[in-house]
Amino acid sequence: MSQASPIVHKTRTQLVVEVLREKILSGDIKAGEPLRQSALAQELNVSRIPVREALLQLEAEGLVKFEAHKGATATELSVEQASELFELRALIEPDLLRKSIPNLTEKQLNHAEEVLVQLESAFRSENAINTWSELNTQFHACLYLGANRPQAMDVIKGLNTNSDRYIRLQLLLTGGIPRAETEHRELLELCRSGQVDAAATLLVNHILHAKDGVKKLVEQHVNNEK
Amino acid sequence: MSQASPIVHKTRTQLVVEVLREKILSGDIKAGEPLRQSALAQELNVSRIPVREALLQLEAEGLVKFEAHKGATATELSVEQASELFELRALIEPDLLRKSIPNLTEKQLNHAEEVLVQLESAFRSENAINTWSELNTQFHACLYLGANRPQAMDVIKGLNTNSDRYIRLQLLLTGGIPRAETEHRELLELCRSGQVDAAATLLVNHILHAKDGVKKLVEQHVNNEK
DNA sequence: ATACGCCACTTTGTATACAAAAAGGGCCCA
DNA sequence: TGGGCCCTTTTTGTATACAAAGTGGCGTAT
Repeated sequence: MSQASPIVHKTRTQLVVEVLREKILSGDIKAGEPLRQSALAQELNVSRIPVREALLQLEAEGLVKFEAHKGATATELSVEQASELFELRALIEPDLLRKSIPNLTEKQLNHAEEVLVQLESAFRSENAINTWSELNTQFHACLYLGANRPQAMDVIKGLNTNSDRYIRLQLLLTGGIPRAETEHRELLELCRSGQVDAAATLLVNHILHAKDGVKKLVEQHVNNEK
Repeated sequence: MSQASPIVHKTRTQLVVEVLREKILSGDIKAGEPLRQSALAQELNVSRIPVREALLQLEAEGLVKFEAHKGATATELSVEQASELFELRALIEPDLLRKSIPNLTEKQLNHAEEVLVQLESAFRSENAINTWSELNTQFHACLYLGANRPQAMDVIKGLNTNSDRYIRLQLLLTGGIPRAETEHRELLELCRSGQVDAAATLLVNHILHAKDGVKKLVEQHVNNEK
């Protein structure tokens, strides 16, 4: 009765969603780039139906803009969007963390630490941008498990997916995110020792600090485009 | 060049989305009820393709659960979900309001008032549950326009859509929401006079108060079901 | 009697085919 | 030369047809 790897039959739609999401997040598909249904269908060896359904899902995630009769494009990046995303996260995540800390189990904390270790090693290895971003989101999510707030987690997940594009940009262009590593470790310790206020404060700063970094970067990046 | 009613060609998918959303929100389609693609297609005189695409969009909105190879169902209501929805709103909306008030134009305030008037008259007329709920959301949204926070507005919109199911339930069962009317009017005046803190505080209470009402109701409603 | 497996039926997933809307280009006319 | 209209081409939207997964019931064997 192992439920480990239940040989799930993924639908073609799900596969397309994953491929396209990764391509958009990684920048392989650039912002504003039109996504032709037939071209994608041919490229991925499926019909247009799964492609369309995938594009709809990605639109819901905010990665794609789908206009009737006009076609789909990867959504554009902007300083405004980045700022707003991080500020929203700075509002919601600390609240989640506060609610979570008192209920975090030893097991959950250990799991968070495992993720953190992977995160730290990914930081060092080259070309691990994609996994770093993924692990980063996962680490944050781990810490909120005690809050038992599925809806809020969904919202955060969505915000994180969108933040990812900016974070990867930063990783790509600067090679790292200055204080993230030490802050993560520190955050985990504060959670472990149950220091709610300190942890929440650190988290706010952690997120706002990330925002500042991204903001500067996107400003000049957008300038370069023109 | 009037852009008033630009003879929009709605796609069948969009039509199906609207019909199904309304049916779920109004309770016409009950929580947990399976949504057979062929049945819906036949009922609405379309093929299964637009139905599928509509179901996917509704899943993104949180109104439908779509399981591969199993089918779609209207998501279940629960006290936990209701509480979480309103608490999240109580966190995000006041923040939006604070940022909005200083930038609200006279025009925007007047528009909010118009909506409020409609809301008040809908309150009195019978069978206006559906429009009440819609106008309620619209009124709240109006007040946040000054914040210029499209992402946050999207999040709120989603949370509101889900709250709607509970609010309509309350309207249906109790005939009204006790203090909502007076609180709305009061809120508008505070916004007009630029009393940021007072407005934000009132809004928090307004939302948490709504939460309490819904919570009690859903508790007994869920009990009755069994 | 119960548990297991086979088979028919239902429902979903996806390919293909066709219809309709938008985009591009050439022609006419001012 | 420049603007506007019609026609062609491309691309999207939707119906239909087919493939595959899931579901339930019956029969058989233990």
